[in-house]
Amino acid sequence: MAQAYVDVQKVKSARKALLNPETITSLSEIFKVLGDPTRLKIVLAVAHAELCVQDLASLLSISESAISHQMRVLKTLRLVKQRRDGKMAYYSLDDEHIEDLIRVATRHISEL
Amino acid sequence: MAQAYVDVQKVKSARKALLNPETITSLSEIFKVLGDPTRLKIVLAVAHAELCVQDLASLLSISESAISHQMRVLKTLRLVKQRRDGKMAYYSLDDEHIEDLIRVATRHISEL
DNA sequence: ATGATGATTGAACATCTGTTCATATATAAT
DNA sequence: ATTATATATGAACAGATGTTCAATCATCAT
Repeated sequence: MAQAYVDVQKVKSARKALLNPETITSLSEIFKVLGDPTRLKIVLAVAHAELCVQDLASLLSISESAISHQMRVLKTLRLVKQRRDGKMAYYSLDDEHIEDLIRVATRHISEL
Repeated sequence: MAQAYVDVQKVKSARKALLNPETITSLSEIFKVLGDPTRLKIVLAVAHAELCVQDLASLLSISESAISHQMRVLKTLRLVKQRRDGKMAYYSLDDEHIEDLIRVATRHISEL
């Protein structure tokens, strides 16, 4: 059972150190979106070149539908932007910070 | 259907820009682990102070069992380290990069 | 207008995830 | 030895997630 505190002071100060709920939510959303290998690959790909749905599907070997579903997620989170050209939809990165984020994370895993 | 390429060259060069599979896996694992609000809060808390399971449970208002399960995940990914002191298990951050990662991400969301 | 093509959407599905509950392990105190 | 306490583990469950398939929408070419 034990719904008690071992060290009340530490918990109190840790609680203050915790970011506010909205920030926590936004942060975990960003991390979560990059936490799926498919989406991470998409982000890396469109960071390198503006690509259409078909080519992303070919590149990642999944259906165009799956790509489209994921692009909606990425667009909602404002990680990518869309350019329309006739029938085609071209996607590219809409965020410089994301590359920093990936860079920092890459440095992290290379030091294990 | 259309299992074809629109722009073969672009796909080819995008494929090269893609990191190798192991890196992709490791990266998405790191992001995924921070992509859950509970784990993110745990990481923020133990980055601030060394805490035991009970106090983490109190802080986040979930069961000690749930904390314990998550600590195992975080320990496996080497994000936190454990110190034993009698019956107690004290956890603290085992990675400086993680704080950088959260910092960069925080900057990102503050600019929306 | 008709057909073809690229993209999107919705439903369905299997799989994964995070939590709780019950139980087990480990240490400490009596 | 027994009891109490802190943590860990395993099973079970509900809810979320990522994909495919089928259908739809939008644009282009004939």
